[in-house]
Amino acid sequence: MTEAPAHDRGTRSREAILDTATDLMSRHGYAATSISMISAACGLPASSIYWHFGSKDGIYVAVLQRARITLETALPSIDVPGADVAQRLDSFLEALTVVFQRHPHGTKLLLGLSMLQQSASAEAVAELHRYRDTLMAWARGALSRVFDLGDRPEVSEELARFTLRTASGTAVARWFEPAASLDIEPLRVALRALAAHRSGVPAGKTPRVGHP
Amino acid sequence: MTEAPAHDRGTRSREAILDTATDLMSRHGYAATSISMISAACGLPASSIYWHFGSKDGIYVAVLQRARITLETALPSIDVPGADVAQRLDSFLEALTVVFQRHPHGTKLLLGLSMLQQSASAEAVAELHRYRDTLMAWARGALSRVFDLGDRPEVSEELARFTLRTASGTAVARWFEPAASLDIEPLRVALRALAAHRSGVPAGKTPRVGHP
DNA sequence: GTCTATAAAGTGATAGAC
DNA sequence: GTCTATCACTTTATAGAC
Repeated sequence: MTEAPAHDRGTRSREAILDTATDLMSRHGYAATSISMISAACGLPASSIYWHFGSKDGIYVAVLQRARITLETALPSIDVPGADVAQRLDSFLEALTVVFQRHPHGTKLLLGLSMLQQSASAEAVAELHRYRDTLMAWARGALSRVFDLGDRPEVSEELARFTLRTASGTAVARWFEPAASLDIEPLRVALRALAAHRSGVPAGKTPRVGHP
Repeated sequence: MTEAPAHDRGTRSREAILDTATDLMSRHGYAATSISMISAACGLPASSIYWHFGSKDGIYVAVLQRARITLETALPSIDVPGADVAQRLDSFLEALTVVFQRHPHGTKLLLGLSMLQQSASAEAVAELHRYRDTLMAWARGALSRVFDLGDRPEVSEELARFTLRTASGTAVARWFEPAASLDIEPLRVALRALAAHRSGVPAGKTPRVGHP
């Protein structure tokens, strides 16, 4: 008898399928990734893939789910270290850079979601939202600590939304310049200015300039 | 004889095909949009589509090309009106909002580019870049006027890049909240802060805080 | 330029032996 | 759990009449 532990071989196959599916789908998108492509790339026959995941949609859901769980466990603490705002902001931005660089699957998968409009199953859409909610919650919590916004949840929300949109925009930019990095510096300046702006201005009030 | 002018009927068909292809591809993405879908939606048989565009890729290129030309002619003047910075910035942001709302095809098409990695033809990639370059050039020029940056092209470049990434990020956010708007206010604050930051700091120098 | 008809290959998915 | 073999369907693309 082999020394192989209780782990079934099936579990390993499952992971292997998920690995290649994650890779292919994040590179080509959901629609452009076929079962036969996955089968050829991971060595297992198509029927095994169906045995594990039931359908192409099932693979997509499983891929998203695993990506989200991986992200969750890898996400740095919300309690960003640092004595003053500048230091904590730096910690946050560094953490964000790490997340952005080490979990490109997530951002790319979120973009390979051309399927959302019609072909997406309810499960896939739900999983997609869960992934994004995870990121939002982390950014919101961390930014609340950075700028000490415990009493101003709307401001944390706004800063987090802004941060995530910048990150998404950078992910898009990568299609054109694959080397595009997160551009920490403008984001730092922007976040500080936004936080200061919202601190000096009563919540809800928005000073407009010019136009009626 | 009919009053119909020299315009061939073929030209109209061509436009009709492009219309529906633009709609379908921006909603479902390139890969998920089939010739038969386009054929069914626009009424013309598949062979007519091939007669006009030669291949599926050819349709995509033509769609992108037309979208870019439409954008170019619709793009407001780079010479943003306004006496002071605040007014000109407001003009720019309003123009940006209009572009963003009235040309969603473009932003969505840029995102339906899952095809870039492998299946994309050189022509399609080139056209995609041209579309983006058009937007960047406009934003760069306009922001240069807004903040009077004639002598600091790197700053205009940075501001434009930041603006476009924010806009792209918002386009992504629309998958989750279809009602998501461009969030002019944070962008305004961020751009002013960035411009001020770059004016006060010598070009190239970047003050870092904290970490070594 | 537009149509019908069809070729050739690929797709998602399943049956059943092992 | 994994394999071979296959079904029913859709895909891109073309041929040729009109």
